[in-house]
Amino acid sequence: MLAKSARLTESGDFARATKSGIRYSSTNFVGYLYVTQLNQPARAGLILSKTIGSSVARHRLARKIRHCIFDNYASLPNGSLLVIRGLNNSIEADCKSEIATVLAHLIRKTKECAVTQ
RNA sequence: AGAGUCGCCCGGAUCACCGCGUCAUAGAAAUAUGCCGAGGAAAGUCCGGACUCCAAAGAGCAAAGUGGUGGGUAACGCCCACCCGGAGCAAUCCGCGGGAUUAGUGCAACAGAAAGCAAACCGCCAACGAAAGUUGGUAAGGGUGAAACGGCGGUGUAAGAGACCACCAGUAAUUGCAGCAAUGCAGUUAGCUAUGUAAACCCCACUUGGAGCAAGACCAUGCAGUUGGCGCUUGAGAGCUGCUCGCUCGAGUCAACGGGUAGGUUGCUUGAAUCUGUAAGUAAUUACAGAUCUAGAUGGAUGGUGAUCCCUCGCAAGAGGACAGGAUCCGGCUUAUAGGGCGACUCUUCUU
RNA sequence: GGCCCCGUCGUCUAGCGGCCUAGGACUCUGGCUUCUCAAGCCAGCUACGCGGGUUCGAAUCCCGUCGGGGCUA
Repeated sequence: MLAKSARLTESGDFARATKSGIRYSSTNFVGYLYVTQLNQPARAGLILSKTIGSSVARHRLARKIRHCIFDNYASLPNGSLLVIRGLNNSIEADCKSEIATVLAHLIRKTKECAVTQ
C-alpha cells in the first residue's frame, strides 16, 4: 500500500507521465515513467477504465497493483512519476511478477537515457 | 411422510506479521501509541422528504402525477386493516379498483341482416297471385361474432312477442338494520331492462413554485480585450420550466469572437439514529425509560502472506466461498443474490 | 447529481390497436439465362430486447426490467 505522499493527485502530472515519459507494455499492463528534477519522493497513479469490469473488480485490481508497486517502491528514482494503465484482461493477470518486470524495464531504460545524455 | 403458501433472519469465523485512511493523545518535526473503518441491497435512480440557494414562496391558467374506504407517517406513488372483483380444494395470492344510466366526443377489424337505436338475410304467419313473387305482421328458431335488445317454463296467438304469469338475474329510486366509511343484508316501488372500451380523448376530486452538496459559504490563482444590439428612471435586463398578473432588484446588460482559471478549506456526519425493556393498538405504528456512538474518503482508504475451524465439489490429492463497494443524509419501491436457519399456516395419505 | 431518446430479418429501415402469418432495400440460399463470371429475372430463408398487465384482440397502450446512446452542471 502506498502512503498519501506517494500518490499522483493532479491531472497535469498524469499528462506529463503518459505523454512525455518512457513507456513499456506487457500483456496486461502499460507502464509510464517520467523523472522530474524535483527533490520529492516518487509518486504513482493508476488508470483503470470501465471495460475492465464492475466497480468491485476495478477496486480489487487497483489494490493489488498498489501493493505490488509498494514492494518495488524503493527502487524508483527520486522525483519520478509512475503511471500504470490496466488493459481489458488484466483481472486474471499475475500482478506480482508482471508489475515487477514492468518496473524493472522502466528503471533500466531511464538509467540508459541518463547515461546517453 | 409427501405436496404447497406466507413471514423473518444470517450472508463464512478467529488469530499473527507487513501495509492503507480519518480521529484522539504525545512530539519542534520525523514518527509512535490507541480507537474505528462498506451493504442487505451501498445498485437502478422509480417515488417521498431533510438540508441549501433562488428577496418572500404570492394568485390564475397550462402541464404533470395520484385514484375503493379508514388509519399510520416528516412525507410518499410506501405500509397496515377492511370492502369489492378475479384465481385456487385450501393456506393464500393478484388488481392504475373514481366517472361509460346524464357533460360530451370517438372506436368496436373480419364475419354478420344488424355493432348502437334504427332496422330484418334465411325463416314463421296472413292477404293477393296460375306461378315467380308482392304487401303486411313477427323476432320464437337458424347462421356470424369476443360481444346480438335479460334466462327457463307456461298462458296466449294467424304466427309471435314481458303482451301476461311463476321462479331467477340485473338497473334506478327509496326504507330499515349493521358499520366511522367503502360496503353488506333484508324489504318496497318503478320502467320491464342493450354491451365493452376512460392503461382512447375527456370529466371529477386531491397533490405539486424552481433548482440541486458540482447545492451553498470562504480563501487563493489568473487574464485582454474587440465588434454589434438594447438601455441609463419615459426602466435595458434579472429573479434559470410554458403563459398572464402581482412583487422585488436595477445601471448597465445581451450576443459573437478571443483570453484566463478549473486548487484548497468548509458543508461532513448525533441522526425522523441504533439496541433493550414496558405500555397503547387487530396491525402498520406510536409513547415512555435506560444504554450506546457506529466510515467520512476526495486520482478516492480494506491489500499481501501464513495458520486453524465451517460449508460445497471430489475416492483421494486438491479446488472453491452468492450478488456485489460508501461519495450530503434519511424513509420506501424495484432489481441481483451460492448456501443455510427459524416460525406460522393449508391440503392429501398413513399410524396411535 | 439532474434530464431525455432508442431497441423490428445478417445490415439499414417502414408500420392508424384488427388489412401484419409484419412491408421495402441490400445480403444470403436455390433455380433460369450465359461457354463461364457479372448484370438481369423468378422463388425461398430470416425479425417485433425480456417479463407482466389492460383489451374480444398488443409490434403498437400501461407498468417493471435489460441493453445502447445523447444532453447538462
